[in-house]
Amino acid sequence: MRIVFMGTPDFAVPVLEALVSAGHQVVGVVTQPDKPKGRGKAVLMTPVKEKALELGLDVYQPVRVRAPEFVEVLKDLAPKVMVVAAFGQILPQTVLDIPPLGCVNVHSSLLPKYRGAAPIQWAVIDGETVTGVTTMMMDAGLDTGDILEQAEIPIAEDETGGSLHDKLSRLGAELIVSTLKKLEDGTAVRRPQGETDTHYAKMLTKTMGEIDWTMEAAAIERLIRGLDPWPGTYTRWGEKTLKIWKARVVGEEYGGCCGEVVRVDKTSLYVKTGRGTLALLSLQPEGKKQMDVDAFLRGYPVKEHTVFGKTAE
RNA sequence: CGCGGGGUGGAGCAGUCUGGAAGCUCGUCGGGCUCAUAACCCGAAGGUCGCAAGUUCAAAUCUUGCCCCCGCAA
Repeated sequence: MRIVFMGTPDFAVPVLEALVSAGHQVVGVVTQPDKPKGRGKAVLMTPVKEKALELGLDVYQPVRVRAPEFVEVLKDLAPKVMVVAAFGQILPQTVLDIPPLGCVNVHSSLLPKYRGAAPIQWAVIDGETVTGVTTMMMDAGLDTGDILEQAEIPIAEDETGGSLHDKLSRLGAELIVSTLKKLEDGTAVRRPQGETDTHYAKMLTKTMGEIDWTMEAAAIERLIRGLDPWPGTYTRWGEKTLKIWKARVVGEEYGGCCGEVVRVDKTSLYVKTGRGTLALLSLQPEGKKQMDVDAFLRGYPVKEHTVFGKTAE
């Protein structure tokens, strides 16, 4: 089929690849404009653009897809269907109406749960045991269209936002191929989402990674995994910021205040939380690489009763 | 030219300002002690101090250029 693909970050790359290797004719790839990113100020291509160029596909980077000039461009491409995966711009009705078979979105949750920008990470943070991907017919709402197909995947005990992202990305790539086949055959079945059991997964921000030590240990541990690798969790350590990459919930309760190091052994720093104790296992001081706590302790001999968080001097 | 931290035996750090014998906490190897041990004691190996050039009697340390890693910000 003639397809226009819209996507931007890493998540969308396997989906694009799957379309091509399934033999579809990808007549255009739409992605966000290049922006200065990274440490210097280098202008970087989006992951989708990089892959599209590698595959020899035509790339379009409109500042606004809704701009009349660009809508005309899309019409001229005459796609039978449009596939959208983590594109980053809202599609207006004028665009949704272009392809005769409509616009299909690949979304990384089991809709109607976790509509919105960061469904993968929130599923981990909330402690869900199962999540998945959904293909749906797009409408003017935010992730509200009719469901076409879904695929589930269990969330592992040690799942991180990153590991789940990769799994769902691959799963989504498989699912979209299946869904397109059904659309083409006319065997696709649309199922309304309904409005019960909906959650919105709000966008991740850097600040939500600051650990609130009054929360219970298990919730902090999930936050650490959910925000790994981005934006990461951190706490105040004196004047410095200390990123926390890996931790384990410990049953014992200790005296002291929340955020206080209540025990230190060779491989762990035990920190008191609102409920339970969190054993920190992997840390990263400012300007340094991530390291296991035993390595950290050799260079930074943190003593008991050190307090992490805002109350630190 | 966005701001900033850093590259020192296998790991994590100190030493750099105020040039002058390579240090600390571990790890590794050998030996000892012990019922035993991730504990303790004794001993050993292991480093072109990111790369290059310069200044100097002498550079990890000062100067210049380059490479690489990371935090913030986007």
